[in-house]
Amino acid sequence: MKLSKMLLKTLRETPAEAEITSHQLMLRAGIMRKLAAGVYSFLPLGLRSLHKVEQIIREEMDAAGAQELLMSALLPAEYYQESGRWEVFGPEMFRLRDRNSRDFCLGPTHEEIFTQTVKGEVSSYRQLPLTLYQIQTKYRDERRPRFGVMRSREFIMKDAYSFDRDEAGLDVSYQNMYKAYCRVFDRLGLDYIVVDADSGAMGGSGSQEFMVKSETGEAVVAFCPHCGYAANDEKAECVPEAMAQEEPKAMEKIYTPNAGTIEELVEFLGTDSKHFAKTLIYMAGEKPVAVMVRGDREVNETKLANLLGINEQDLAMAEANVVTEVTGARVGFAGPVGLNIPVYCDKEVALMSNYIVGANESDYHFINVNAKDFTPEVVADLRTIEPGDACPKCGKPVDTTRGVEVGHIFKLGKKYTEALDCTYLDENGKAQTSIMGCYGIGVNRTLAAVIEQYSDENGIIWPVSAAPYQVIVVPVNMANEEQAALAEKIYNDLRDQGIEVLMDDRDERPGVKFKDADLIGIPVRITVGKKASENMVEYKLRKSQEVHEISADQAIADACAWIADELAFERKD
RNA sequence: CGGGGUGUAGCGCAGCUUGGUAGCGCGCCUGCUUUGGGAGCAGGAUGUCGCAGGUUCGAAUCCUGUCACCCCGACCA
Repeated sequence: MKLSKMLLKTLRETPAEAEITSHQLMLRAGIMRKLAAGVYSFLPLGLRSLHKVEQIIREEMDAAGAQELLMSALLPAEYYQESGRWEVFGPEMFRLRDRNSRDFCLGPTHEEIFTQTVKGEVSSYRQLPLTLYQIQTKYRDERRPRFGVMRSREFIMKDAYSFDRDEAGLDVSYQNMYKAYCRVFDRLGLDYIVVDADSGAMGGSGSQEFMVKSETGEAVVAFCPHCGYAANDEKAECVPEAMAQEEPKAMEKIYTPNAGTIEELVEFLGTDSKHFAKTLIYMAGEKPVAVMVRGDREVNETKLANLLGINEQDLAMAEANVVTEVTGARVGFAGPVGLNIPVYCDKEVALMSNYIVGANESDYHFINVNAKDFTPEVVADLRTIEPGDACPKCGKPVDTTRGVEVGHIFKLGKKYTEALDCTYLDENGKAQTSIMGCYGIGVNRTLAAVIEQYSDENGIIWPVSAAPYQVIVVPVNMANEEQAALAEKIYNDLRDQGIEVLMDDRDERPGVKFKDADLIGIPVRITVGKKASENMVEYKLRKSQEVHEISADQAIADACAWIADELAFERKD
């Protein structure tokens, strides 16, 4: 491709709307443009990279024995009504009606539709196990689209669904997809970790997320450098910190004027926040509940929602007026003693002795509170893990990092197959419900994650596997006939060897060409300059500072060899 | 949805406080010069000042409403 003909406009300045590196560079490098909040068009350069990612996914899915198909994004409501998710998705689902007033949606994810399809096509145990996938556009009317394509309302997802006879079969299918996912992200050169995750609204028994490490990631993951344990912080199990057991003293009410926050109490009483148990009032749907964690800890709303058996959307901190109504005190003085709503108590609190809680009376707290002073509804793990906490597996301190969730795999079990009555006949001619797994990769998000991990102050540094073009040939001065001719020859020779090559044949100054080549991140640059008459060129890798002056033929040979080497990927299993 | 902020040329911004009919840099077009890290000179095009009302002789500027976008929190690939 000749740059003079390509629809590509690079931006010298960073658009004000872009906050994170990948978003800025995707706009600056002419990869995509915004149409509306969370809605983007991919331009020619960006589409090539997007196709590269899709192709890697496709190859690995096919290698894992999954079969590709393609479903509509426009879906009739009935299947989602049958599974109950027509309601569960709420405003996040794009809904529309056809001319006959039939309800449709733009598919946010396709469990129901795949289940329905398999129900229609599979009738015998002989056809199982079966894994199907598609690479298709999904629609979710996100509350807050963010960070460009990291969280958008329209996005491309590779979604796969496995159908097995039993749990043992599901385990095999699941592990198979797990390995395929590792290969996909390995081939893209991503630094990622696989973490245990909450299975959330999707339902099912177990799930894991593939997290690309990045400061801009929206998720926090805890990991143990010693034993390898890793989990989303929504899920990560917390081990209560060992605290000295004191002889229980008698509970006593003390006057703590205007000390309604932990900070104020620490200041007022001159003691450590670890000696407090804070009591927070939540609304579980319509019902108020109290949650206790140690003063320096955070409540984990995912764990709380799971314990209460409700959807996380239906859980919220109570409004001030509700708190006053429930506790009889201003916000900041809630406590478990004498409270007439259920108290959900974190495990760690149960191990504390002689601690401080709100007295359910404005400006008063109780000190020397102990387990005997109130009766919790449930004692459970309800807090969020923090760096330095003990690893639930090995007990050594864990660390936390931020990550971008690029993939998520679930063991769904019978949730959808049961709801939609998806069965097969076993050897005895008896109908059995099939067991399902589902597996997603956010394609555009993965592309953004690659940029997030591969860039410098000059622009993108594409790994060869995702690069829109592998080589860029830059004649320094197109008006110089020798340079133009040699550049053209190199361009043609590389193309003949099957290399994806871009030539910057624009009548621009060299500085502009170098800046653009760096910005769009082409892995190999071959510069044709003053020594064109001697058949000498400059060979430079985008990721390196080194420039080699070599013959044109050598440059072609080096480029071909290096690219082949970069793309080589060994299957280990 | 709650909290904060911004809408002025393709991009980045000034102008608004104190109303007088729109400007800067980059980009774009033409010509000449230039050609190894975002060139120089000369000339040129581009704006319903987000939208709708209102106040006023007069509104980008003041008032009201509305829409869009961005950031922070609750959701997910």
